[in-house]
Parts: sequence; C-alpha cells; structure tokens
Amino acid sequence: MDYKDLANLIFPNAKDITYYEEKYPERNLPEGAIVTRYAPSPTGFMHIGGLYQGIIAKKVSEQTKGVFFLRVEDTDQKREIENGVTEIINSLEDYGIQADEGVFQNDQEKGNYGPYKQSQRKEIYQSYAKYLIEQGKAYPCFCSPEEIEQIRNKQEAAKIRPGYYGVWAKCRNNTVEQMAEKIKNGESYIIRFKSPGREDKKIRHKDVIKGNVEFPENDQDIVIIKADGLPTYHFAHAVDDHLMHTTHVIRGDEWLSSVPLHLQLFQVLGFKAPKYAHIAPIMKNDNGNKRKLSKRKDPEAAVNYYSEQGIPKEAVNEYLLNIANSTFENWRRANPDKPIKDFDLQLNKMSVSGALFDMVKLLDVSKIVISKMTSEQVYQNALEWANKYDEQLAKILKENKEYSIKVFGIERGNKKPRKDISKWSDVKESISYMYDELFEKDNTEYLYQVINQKEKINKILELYITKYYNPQDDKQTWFDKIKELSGELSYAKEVKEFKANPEKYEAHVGDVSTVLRVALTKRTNTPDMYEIMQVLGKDVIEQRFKKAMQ
RNA sequence: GGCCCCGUGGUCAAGCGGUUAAGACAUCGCCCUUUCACGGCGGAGACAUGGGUUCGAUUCCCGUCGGGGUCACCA
Repeated sequence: MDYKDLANLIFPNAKDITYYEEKYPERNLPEGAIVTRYAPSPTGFMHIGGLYQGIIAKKVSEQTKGVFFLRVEDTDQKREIENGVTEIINSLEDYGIQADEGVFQNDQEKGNYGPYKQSQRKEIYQSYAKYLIEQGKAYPCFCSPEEIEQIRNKQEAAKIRPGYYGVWAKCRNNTVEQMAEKIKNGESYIIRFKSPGREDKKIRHKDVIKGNVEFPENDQDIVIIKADGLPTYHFAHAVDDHLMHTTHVIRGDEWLSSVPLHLQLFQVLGFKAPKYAHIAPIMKNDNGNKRKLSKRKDPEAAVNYYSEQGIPKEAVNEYLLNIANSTFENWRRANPDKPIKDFDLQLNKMSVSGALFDMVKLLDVSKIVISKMTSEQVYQNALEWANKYDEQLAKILKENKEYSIKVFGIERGNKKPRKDISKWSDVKESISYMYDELFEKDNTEYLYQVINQKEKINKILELYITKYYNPQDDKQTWFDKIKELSGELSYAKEVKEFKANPEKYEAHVGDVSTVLRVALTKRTNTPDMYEIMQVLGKDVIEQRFKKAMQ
C-alpha cells in the first residue's frame, strides 16, 4: 500500500489534474493585463466594502484590458442565505459593475473557466486534493472536533501556540496502512494539507498595496477538504485562481495574515502564485474606537442604504474612488466632466490603513454630482427614487412633469449651479412650496423677520401686487421695482445706505424682499426669488399674497 | 496573549532626510450692491511619544503608547 493507493481509496473517481490543466489554458491577453475577480460568499446583504472591492477590481482590469470575473464562494452551506447571489449581482449591476465572465443573473454563467460557483467545482478540488495525497503532501485526518478542541485546550493551558501542527498533528504520522484501515472501518475524516513550513523561518512577501511584509512560515496542517467534501477557502482560492489564471488577487486585508499559507499552497501544488493586493477596510468611529463598518450595527454598511436615501450611484462611486486613490479628487477638479473611466486608478497608491467613512464628505460629493445634472435628469432621478420611497412626491412629479422640470431648472445650468440637493430624499422638502398641493398643507406660521407687523406687511403686499408686479419684467426691472416700492414706503432702497444711516430707516430693501419671500413661500431662505416667481406664475402669486394678507 | 500591519489638523490625505508641512470635506470670519445656496478671499487647526543615526529628522533605526487585523471542518 502506498500514497497512490490511499489516494485512490479516498477519491476513486477523481480525474487526473492534467485534465483540468488542459481544459483551462493560459489566457491570451496583452502584456500587463490584469485578471482579477470579485469573489463574495452569499451570506448576507451586499456590504459597502464589497462594492468598494468590486469597483476597484473592475477598474484595474478594465484599465489594463484584462478580465474581471465574478466567482461565488459558496462553500459554507450553513451560512448561505436565500437570494444571496442575486442580491450581489443586482447591487453590482446597480452601480455599473458588470463582470466580463462568471456568474450572472438567474444562475447563468459566462466564460471558459467555469463553473464559477465553488459548490459546483467539487470534483475539481477533489482532483487536486487527490494529487496532493498521492505525493504524501496531504492526508486524511480522523480527529473529531472534540479531539481538536482538547488539543487546543492543552495548548492554551501550556501557553503555547494553538493549532494543528508539528507534534500536535497526530494524524500526519499515521502510516498509509493505518489510514486505509480507518477509512475502511468507516471512520469519518477530513483532508489536511501537510505543511512543509517551519514557524521559526520567515517568508517575505511584497503586497501590491501593503508593501513588504514579513511573516513566519506557515506550519499549520490546515483543512483543505471538509467533511462535506467541499474545500475550505484557502484550498479553493489556490485551485480556482490558478485555474482561472488570476493575476491579481484583490481582497480585504483580513486575509493578509494567511498569505504565508496561500503562498505555500501555491508552491506545493506547483502553481505560479498571483500578486496580492490587500485592501484596507472602510471603518467607522465608534466611541473613539475605529472598527469596520458592521452589517449589524451600521445601516450605512449596506449598499441598499444609499438607494433608500437617494444618494446617486455616481456619487457613491466617486466617493469610494476617492477613498481608494486620493488623487481622484484632484483629477475630478481638473476634469469635471470626464467619465470615471478616464481616471487611472493605481493599486499601489491605495492607503495602507483603513479610512473612516465620512457621510458628510459623501454628501458633498453627491451635491456636486447632482448640481451637474440637467433639470430633466434631476426630474428623472427624483421620480425614480420617489416611485420607490415616496408615493406623494412621485404623484406630484408625475402629474406636473413640465412644471417640475422648470422647478428643477431654477438656478441650474449656469456656471455656478445651485448645490442644495445632496440626495433625492431632500427633494420634497426643498421644492414643496412650489406646489400648491403641498403648500396648502403647510400649517406653519408666516415667520416674518424685521418687518413683522400685519399692517405693514399687508401694505407692502398690496402695493406690490397692484402697482409694481408685472410678470413680463426682466430681472433687473423686477428688482428695481422692489427698490422703488421700498422707497415709496420709506424703507431704505439700498442696504448700504441703511447701514450708513441706521437711525433714518426702519428697514431696507432686503427686509422688504423678505416679506415678499415669506408671503410667497413661508420661508426665509429660498433660491432666487425672481426665478421662483417666473415659475410660479401670476395667478399663484396673487393667490398666495391674498392668503398671506388674511 | 502570539504573530502581522498601521499612527501627519475633527475627517480623507500629499510629502518619504533640509518644505513657510500641499489640497479636499467640516468649522470660523469677510466679500459677492435682497435671503439661502453657489463662488471668491482669509483664519484657526497636525507630523502619537521617548531614545538613537545624521550637520539636519515628519521622513531612517529601536523602545513605549495607541489603533487595526489574525490565530475555525467561516469566508
């Protein structure tokens, strides 16, 4: 009995690895092309950190004319959730990230290196596991979870490094005959990697993002095939990224410390190792401590949150790119209208440590993005958002399409567009007074400022509407008239004059304007009043003044 | 606890042996001949700490402290 017999006993039907080596040949790509992937496990809703990784991976592959594929890592059946895959694909698509190959909607697959779902690659992993067993580089382990637990307890009590390695790896010393016998007796087992590493030796690794790092070699005999026949992450990673010819593994930096293991796996399997780029996570400040954005505690960890809030996808994209490469910000300033595609993202310029998520900054990016949209685009986006999250707003927008586009056109389209909408959920509040339907329901008081006596207010409104208001006036004439009106009622026509002689006047033209503004909108802060009046129209203006005078 | 990574203003960050230590967001003030927003100008605000190395350290080395990651038949 030898290793080969043992391997045949364990995996009698597994194909020889040459079959797969031939089936998945080298990719024919230009020099420097990056082949990378996003490889989520469908265990929960899509996390913003996942989107972040996806954006980065997609971008660098695109820039180098490489390949970006989506591989589903569903080897943990216990943690898998329903529709997990669909959600991931939908979210990525939402943000404009399409894979070149891999898993697509409705379990469809595209590409010559599949299957792209690990649960469907069981045979492949078993072939490679068999290959290792044949060479004595992997072995069946019969220790029960309880035994493993005991070993760990002993190690902890003795204050030595925990794990299945060296003298503690008792199954690695079984003879082939012993192993075969146990298997024939029906004892349950898993397959472990027989690590050739020594803990007292160092390996050096150059990470694309983290730079040079030094670790002790791996000496743990980690599990490669679990009791259910599926591989562990480590083994699947080595086999898949070899077969799929990944050039760059871009993943979260929680994986950094398993690089020694992974490198070892690649080496023992005779594979060329990929380059690794370990991305620092997006963090959150929690009572003075930094921690990863958590799915459970932080609503903003879910990508859905941003759609619900109505933060445009482009804004989220740009913000994330900003975290990835701080040069993005400067590039954007210099190229305000270029598509993101033109930006050159550099993995090696990414930050080594995790950035705190900054919602204020995101919203700032967002309002710039929105300010560049045309009024039609704002209308469309706002409507799309409202259709899902605000029935009343949706109804109003639908019933007043042309009018609404005019409303969104106020102070838009010029060189210094207004920037007061940072998310679609702001829209209703910011334009409500432009719609009678909403304005009528507004029960707040008219909060006049400097000029606040009913009699004086009514005098201003009355005089304005009967003597001065003319919808045909241009802006200059319109404002000149407000000055004249102010003069007629003995208010200062110029603010400067008022400030120079405060004792001579009760109020100034600005205060008069405020009266008109409040009567019209019930607000003291609004966009340009001339434009508002143009959009509102004569009838509504007269009606609102009348109401205000009651 | 072992191992590994990181530590520039409130936040994101340039700089990598000699700089008045950039810029963005936030904040404050002024200006933009009506508010707000936009825009412009300006202010305040930082190299965690102690030792080295050096003519000179934010930059290099060591310690300390602080933060993060990782030590599964989870990914």
